[in-house]
Parts: sequence; C-alpha cells; structure tokens
Amino acid sequence: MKRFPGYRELSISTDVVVFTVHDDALNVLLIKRAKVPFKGAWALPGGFPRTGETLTGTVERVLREKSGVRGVYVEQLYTFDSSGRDPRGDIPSVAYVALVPVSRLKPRTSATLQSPTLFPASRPPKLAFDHKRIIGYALKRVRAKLGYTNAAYSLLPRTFTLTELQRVYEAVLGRKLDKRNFRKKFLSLGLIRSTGRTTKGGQRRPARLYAFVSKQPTELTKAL
Amino acid sequence: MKRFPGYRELSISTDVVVFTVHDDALNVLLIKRAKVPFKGAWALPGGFPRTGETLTGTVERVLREKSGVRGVYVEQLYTFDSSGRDPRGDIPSVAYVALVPVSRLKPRTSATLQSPTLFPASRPPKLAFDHKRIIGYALKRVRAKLGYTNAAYSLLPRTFTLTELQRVYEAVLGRKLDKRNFRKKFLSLGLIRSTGRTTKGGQRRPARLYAFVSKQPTELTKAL
DNA sequence: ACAAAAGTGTTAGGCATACACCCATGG
DNA sequence: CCATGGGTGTATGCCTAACACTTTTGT
Repeated sequence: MKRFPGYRELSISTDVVVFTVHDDALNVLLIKRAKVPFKGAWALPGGFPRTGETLTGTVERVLREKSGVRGVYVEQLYTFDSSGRDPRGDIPSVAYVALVPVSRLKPRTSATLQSPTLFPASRPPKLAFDHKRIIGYALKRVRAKLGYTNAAYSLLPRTFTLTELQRVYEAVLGRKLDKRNFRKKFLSLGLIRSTGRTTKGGQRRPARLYAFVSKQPTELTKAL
Repeated sequence: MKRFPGYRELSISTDVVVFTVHDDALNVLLIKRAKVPFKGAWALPGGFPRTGETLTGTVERVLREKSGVRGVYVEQLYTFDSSGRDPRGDIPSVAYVALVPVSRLKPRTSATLQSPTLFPASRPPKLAFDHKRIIGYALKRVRAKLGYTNAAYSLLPRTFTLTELQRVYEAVLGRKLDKRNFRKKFLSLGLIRSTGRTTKGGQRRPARLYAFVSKQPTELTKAL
C-alpha cells in the first residue's frame, strides 16, 4: 500500500457534504480534484487524517482549508466501505455533513482554494468516487433532522424572518409548506424568540426578526 | 505503530453490539477479553479488518467467530474516534448493531468461544474501552428504529404470537404498552400476517401465530 | 393607488390514548 | 370450576392539513 509522509496510512479517509441554502435551493459545495484518481472531476471536500489527528479534527481542517469555514454545524453521517468505491483499494471513508449559512461561504471563494463551487443538491454534476451516493444519503439525513431537531439554526444568519426560515425548510424538504401552519407550529415549539426588531429598507411591509433561543443541537419531543 | 501479520493496520477497528430479547428484557452479548489491553474485562465483540476484508466482512466474521451467529440483521451505528478511547492510540472504531432472536444464540455458547454472555442492556457490567457509551448509543438507535421500521422481525422467530411481539417492543422500549392499542396499530400496518396456525400444549387458550410479511428492512411511512 | 410580501383563525378528519370484560384451554 | 393468558371496541382529546383575506410599506 502506498504511503505519503505526514499521513497516517491510506487506510481511512473522510468526506464532508457541505450544505447551504442559496437562491431558495439546497446546495452542496464541491471542489475540482487536483490529483489522481478522478483528477479534474468534481468531488466532496475530504482528506486523510494526519498523524495524531482525530477524524473530527480532520474534518475541521478540511473545512478550513478547502471550504474556508470554521465553527459550523458538523455531524457524522456514515462510514462507507463498499469495495470498488476507490480505485486505490478498499479505503473506507467516514462521511460528515456540515450545515452552513450561505453568508459564511461567499467571501472565501478565492483562487487559491481548489475552486469550491455550489451545486443544487438534488442535481449534482458527475462526481468522483461514490460521492453521488453519499450526497443522497446526506440529503435524506438532513431532511429528517430538520423535522425533529433545531438544526435549521445552522443554515440561517443570527436573525431572520419567519419567511426566510420557511424558505430554508422548503429548500431542504423540496416542497412548499403552508405559511399559516408553519408559523403556528414553529412558534409553538419555543425554539425561536422575536428580537423586537424588524427588517428595513425593502419596498414592502417590514418583517419581524427572530433568533434561535439556543444554537446548540437540541432534539424535539414533538416533531415539526 | 504495532503490526500483526494478516491484519491491515491497527488504524481502524470494529465493534458489534449484539442485542437479543431474553426473559422479557433487552440483553447485550459481551465477551471476556483474552488479550491486553483490558485483558479479562467484559467487552463488545470486535476486531480488526484483515487484508482485503471490508468492514462489513469483518463484522460478519466477528459475529461468526465470537458469537456463533450468521445471517442476522446488522446495521452500522457510528464511528467512534474520541481520543483516549483506546490506550494503543487513536484508533477509530466503526460500531455496528446486530439484532438476533435469542434462539439463534443459545446453542453456540461453547467453551471454545471467548465465553459470550448476555447482560441486561440497561445495566451492563464494567466495560473495556468506551463500550459503555457505544451500548448507550446503540440502545437509543434500536429504540428509534423499532418505531419506524419492521426491524422487530430480526428479534423474533419465524412465527410468533402478538403477545410475544409486544413483549419484544416492551423489552426494547423499557416500558409497558397497552395490549389493545398495540394490536390494533400493528395489525393495521400490514407488516405481519396470520399463519392460520396457533400455539399448542400450554395450559391456556391457544394464541394465533403470526409471521412477518417481509424479512427485509422496510421503513414505515406512519410511525408505530 | 398599486405592487409586494407580512401577518393572521377556523374547521374537519385522523390518530393516539385511556380503559374493562369475556373467551378458550388444560388441569 | 378454576387459573391463565388470549382476544376484543369505544370515546375523547390532540395534532395535522386545508384554506383566503387584510395590513403595511415604498414608489
């Protein structure tokens, strides 16, 4: 088995599915691979753990180096080990999902990074390895999670309107929701509080701004 | 890093939480460790992948060699990589959950195996590594899974009475359920069918025997 | 005054829960 | 005939889903 200095072994890898809501659609961040295998193909950001680095540490480093974000919501998804997924051999990959407000991604799309680009999560381009499958798996997980946790906080700025919150849910779930029912139920959950402030400057009626009471992952007893 | 011939590297491990329902309680199968570290301590069955072996393959082998079962329900749980979990270094472990009818376990409790023994899942003995945490995590997963899949088929023999089915649910969930509501709902799901046969030989009224329509993992649209 | 999004209640149906008695069998 | 678990129905409250108009602002 091939070895690279500084890397532990080529025996386990990580991949990160970075989701964000942009233009009322759920997007996934992909990079162009700079090396073989699959050189030039779109792929999930990922990498091998360095010596002494935990998997979580590897993911944080990958997010920093390849996507330019830090301190975002990260959750382990699944460990993929199907034979044939990597031409270098049977290298299992521990996949993670990161949820990021789109505002956190934009400023870091610089030329020195491996061209991180957003694609619609439901129609990604042709992808390296088994990354298409991983994205499908991640999509399913995030859809479920929004239903029974407060994970939406990680896709929104600090304050937001109820319409923006609803757009996030609609983008992730891929379907329209009823405005009155959505507001009624969400407000009854007690996850968000009104900040007392409103939007300004639009050519329409100002909207109340809300904030999440807690930005820690929380499970709900009653589903959304 | 230490190497053993025939093993890939000591860079990833597997652990299996084998659950079964016995005496109306959810039990977990543990073995006494034969080697350091934690020699003599109770631990989850597990092991390192051999050369060319997938993680799933490793789990199947471990189940065969250490627990004497094959062809049972297995599901990946989580990959644990907290530093400090293994004194040999930061070795991530991919944990799996297996669900087994107790009848499949009994005959293989022979002296040549590393004394696999059942313990109540909610009160396991002192355990090696971070295995207590893994069992807690597995318990949570199985409780959830029973609510929205047909996974219970893997804990029961081919045919069973509704009371036996309810006992399985009660053992896993750790609480009593209402008999009439349980039967009404379960039968309405269409997961099981009456075999037309009944139990015999007890000193009480015979009970109808049921079988699962499908023994493939299936997700329900409506929760139990 | 108009365009654009914000904001707001009611009703009907389905689902979950609580609850108690008769039945069939073997000894 | 007795003991033991098997088997059955109804009523209530809650949550979900469907549905349309008025309000506020900037131009």
